[in-house]
Amino acid sequence: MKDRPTVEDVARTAGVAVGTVSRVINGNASVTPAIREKVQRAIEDIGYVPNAAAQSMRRRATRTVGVVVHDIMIPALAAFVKTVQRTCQDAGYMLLLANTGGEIENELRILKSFARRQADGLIVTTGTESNAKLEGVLAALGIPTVLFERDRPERFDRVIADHAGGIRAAARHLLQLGHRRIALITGSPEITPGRVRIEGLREAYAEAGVPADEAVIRIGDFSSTHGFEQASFLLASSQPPSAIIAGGLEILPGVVRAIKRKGIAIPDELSLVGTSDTPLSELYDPSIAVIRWDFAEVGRVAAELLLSRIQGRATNGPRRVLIPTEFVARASCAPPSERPRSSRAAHHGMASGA
Amino acid sequence: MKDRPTVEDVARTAGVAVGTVSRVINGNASVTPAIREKVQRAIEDIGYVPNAAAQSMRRRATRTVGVVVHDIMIPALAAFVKTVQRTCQDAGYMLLLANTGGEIENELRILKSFARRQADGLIVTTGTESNAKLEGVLAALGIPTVLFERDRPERFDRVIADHAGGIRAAARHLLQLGHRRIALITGSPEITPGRVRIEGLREAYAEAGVPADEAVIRIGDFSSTHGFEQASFLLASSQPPSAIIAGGLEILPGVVRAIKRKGIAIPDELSLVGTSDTPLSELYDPSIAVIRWDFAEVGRVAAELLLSRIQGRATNGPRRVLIPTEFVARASCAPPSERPRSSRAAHHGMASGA
DNA sequence: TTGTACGCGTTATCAA
DNA sequence: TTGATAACGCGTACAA
Repeated sequence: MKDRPTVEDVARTAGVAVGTVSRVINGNASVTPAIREKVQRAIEDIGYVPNAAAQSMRRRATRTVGVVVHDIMIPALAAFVKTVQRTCQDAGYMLLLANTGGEIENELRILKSFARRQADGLIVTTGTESNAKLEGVLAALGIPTVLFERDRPERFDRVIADHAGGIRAAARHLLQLGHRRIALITGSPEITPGRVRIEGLREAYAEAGVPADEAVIRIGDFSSTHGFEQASFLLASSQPPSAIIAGGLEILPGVVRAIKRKGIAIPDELSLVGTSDTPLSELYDPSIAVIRWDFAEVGRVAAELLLSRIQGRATNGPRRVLIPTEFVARASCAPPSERPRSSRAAHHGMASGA
Repeated sequence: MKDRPTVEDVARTAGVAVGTVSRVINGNASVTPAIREKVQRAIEDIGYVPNAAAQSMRRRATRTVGVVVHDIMIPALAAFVKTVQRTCQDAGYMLLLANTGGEIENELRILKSFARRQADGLIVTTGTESNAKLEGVLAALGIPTVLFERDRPERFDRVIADHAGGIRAAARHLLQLGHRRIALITGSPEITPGRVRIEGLREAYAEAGVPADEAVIRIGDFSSTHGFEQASFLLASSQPPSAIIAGGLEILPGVVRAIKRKGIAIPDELSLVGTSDTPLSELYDPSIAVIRWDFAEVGRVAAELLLSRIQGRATNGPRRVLIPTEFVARASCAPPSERPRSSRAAHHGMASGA
């Protein structure tokens, strides 16, 4: 950082006082057109650029928004961040970005670091919804915060996709096709998206008057690895499901990997539903049915909620926005085959059979 | 931003002078252990957090790095940003992130905004390598800058993946399989990755003593749309290539879409090579050969180059780091079929035939 | 080793 | 409308 010109330099060049320069820059107070022009020319001439740090100190606001996600590499989160950034930029705010990798300690460190940097607002997907310390830190920051895909702490604004509705629609479709053993691989029920997905599945079963098969609801985390392991387990079991719903953004790649390894045919031997529409789900052969929603919209809404708080446009209680989801039926879903594929399972050994 | 406690508050509570508090915080100067502890307790008690804006002003450094990419949704760029962020965080720096969407105007605006915010360093993928205005702005900022996937302006440090080498390896493989008409779909040759890919292909032809078929080198931009359009065009032509190399991060999805639509069999009727390993390339059936490199490494190197400049560890001339690429042969590549698939083309009409 | 005081660049208040 | 000046919160040179 070399010595940039300051308001004082501008003032000297323009032959006015620093206060006047400031007034020209911020354009609010009244300045004689002639003087204004003189100042503006001086600014151009010496290449003056306001120092944001000094402005922040005086204004007690940084025009900065901190965004915390677990993994920017997940397409849905990347899309989210992208729209948040765009919306914030349009409002004159910059984005501070950090990945937590899902580690709670890292998350705490990042939140504190955002506080130190005086971020005017925060958009956060916490790693858990039941950590007192995290909740305490979040509250103590005293910074307007919007939760993304999290429903607690309830004192904050939050925006969540309607995963329950999505799973309901997917399960309805599968039940109508004749499936009675629909596996759901998802993350922890202690986090909203995991919990409501399970609820959605149960509701669909109840609606159809079919008893839910809880044994094929496989919870863990939202990783591709979990998807792979659970799908492998399910497909090797003595009573494999006739359909699998990958209930998490990264679950599908893992499930597909397991399916390929076992050499199972979709949809003949197994129906498959993913979460979030990606090149994989669209272009896979057969194309894979998905539960999807408008990633960009989620980001826009989250940013708007936050900006309205920061700018004092919203002062009422916490708001909760549910983003609609849509089930897209595709070739990966078909009626279950008459005969279970036990003969094929024998090919790969029956180690995990009952 | 409510009234946070300041060094003065800490000093009063601890019964020392503000200077002492500052010394404790920064831990460099010598402070009596007893006093240090007293201050630290006071900090804990009143929940003091340093004000980064004030610190920046004094230190004349913000501990902030600005990152500019065209689209964070592209997996390779997301991975890049992720590692850059992690590396910077470990060094005590935060990330300011912005998407340009490839628009040069937007890019200029963002760069100026980073300058105003006094970013200590910049990592940038410019939208073009031949824009005088952009080049001027970049130079005028006077901020340490690392170029990512760009080779100009040469005055900056830069880190680039060895796309030429990747294409050479891929083309060699295809030539050995017997292909003589290898299409390359890529972006503008005015941007390094586009230019060197074309060069790499020509080199491979030269090596093999086979005349290059320039007609099937299709340049444009690096978008999925371009991939789709060019693949559609090539596959509908009277002399279609027997292999396609998707020379850009987002080209492959578009090419696959075109191939699926035409109902062309891979690798029987067409061999295919992608750029960057994604779930699509790995899990597609057949799995798709790719040119790949260590995304994380690229980010780490770029961040290290930048940090070494910022911290004054590097003062010599601009450095250029070439990240090795690797060609991963997969089922999508096979010897070309004996008979051209003209009969099949008839199915879809021969509108664009010669 | 510790305390004091100035200045970083800006905005806002108060007189003129 | 314009100018002078006092903060904003912190780091550091200098004095003690």
